[in-house]
Amino acid sequence: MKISFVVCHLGAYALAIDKLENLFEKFMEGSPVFLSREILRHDFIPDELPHREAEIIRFGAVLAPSLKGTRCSNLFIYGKSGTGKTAVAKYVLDRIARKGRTTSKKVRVCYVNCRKAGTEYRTLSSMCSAVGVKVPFTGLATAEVLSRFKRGLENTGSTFIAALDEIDALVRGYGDGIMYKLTRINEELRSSRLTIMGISNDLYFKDLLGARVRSSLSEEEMVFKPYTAEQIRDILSQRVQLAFRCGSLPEPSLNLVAALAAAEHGDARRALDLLRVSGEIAERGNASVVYEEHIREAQRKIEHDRVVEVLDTLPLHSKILLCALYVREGESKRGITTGDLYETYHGCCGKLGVDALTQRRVSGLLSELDMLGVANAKIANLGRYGRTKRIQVTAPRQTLSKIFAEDPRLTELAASPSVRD
DNA sequence: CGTCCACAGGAATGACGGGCGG
DNA sequence: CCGCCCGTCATTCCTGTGGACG
Repeated sequence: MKISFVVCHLGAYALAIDKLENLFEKFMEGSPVFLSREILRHDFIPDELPHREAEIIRFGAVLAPSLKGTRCSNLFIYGKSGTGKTAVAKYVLDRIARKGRTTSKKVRVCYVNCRKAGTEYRTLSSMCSAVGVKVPFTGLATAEVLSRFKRGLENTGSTFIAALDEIDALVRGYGDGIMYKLTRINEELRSSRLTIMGISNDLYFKDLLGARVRSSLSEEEMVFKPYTAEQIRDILSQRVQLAFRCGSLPEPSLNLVAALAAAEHGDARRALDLLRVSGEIAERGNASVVYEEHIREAQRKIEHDRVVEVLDTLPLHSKILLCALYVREGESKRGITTGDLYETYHGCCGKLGVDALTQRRVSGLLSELDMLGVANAKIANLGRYGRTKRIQVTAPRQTLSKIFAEDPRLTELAASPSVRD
């Protein structure tokens, strides 16, 4: 009995392993489309960054004094997303840190994405870990973390360059308090130096800063312009040569990707994503060449995945709100108003047996959805009939209905055509 | 031309869970 | 273990506002 049981199981395993074996074999043979997928990831930094040579040189010139142990100017970089700010910053930081290792003057660098870090506290704590100071992930006063950072930095005795990416997100939420403290930190350091490199997507970010912070933070300034379709094409073609098999991405397909990306404000990151996903879709369809249909399909998939990812992390009430919006949307071409939406949302909460949040809070959640690009809310003045927002869904309806269908709590709500009052 | 709608969105405040130093 | 401080989420109260209506 026992033996046959085992044999039987082994048989099942053997089968599974065979299938896996096939999969691995296929994988080892290599993809019919890609040479290396890694190269298309947007966090991959190539040896050359086309159309950013001038910026790299300028960057280097500003930061070079750090190699001699002198403080260099703080640096500020603006530019929309996908204009190569992050890539250039990381590239130069990496190069300067490597150069620093060959000299007596150590240069330490650190890169923090403030939006991902989320709070002042976590931003500072990643700066701490870059100077070898461990801090608990919560519990301390922010000022305490700052002073530990200061102490840690002083102990290293080196020049420190901190790149704070998406710094606008931080200042918007917490004010320029720590920025002020960070810019003043050099006055208290004896053996070390701190240089701050701020990176922002928002061109009007400076307005958020107080005058003192503004002037010391942007001793040097740089603006990254969006890439043109031509430039995106160059960037893509450089990566295509490294990442794709010869001939698997023909000229017209490359041009289409570049054109689609250029239409999206010259965002190179999106272009690379599109390229990679197109290749994957072609590959899955057992094609060895990427054609237009694959690219169009990829565009849909990217949008779908983005929405799924965003919604996944959303709290329950945001989902209910979106669900309510989904149900009511289309009633009027120009979108429904806040009051109507709240009413529906309230009804939905009732059906679910959940306490509804206040209108104020819902308004906040709505702006969140707007910022995430799932919904769109525009202020509309109806004169006599008050001031409100016109709200529409921007995510593909198909994607939303699929997501709602997966969540048992929301299925019923989304299915019923009218959930008024 | 002033009113007044129906909200927007800022500020203050509180409840809660979690880590710290003592 | 306690008191303290933190970040997060939510509520309450509030002031601000563009323009159709009377």
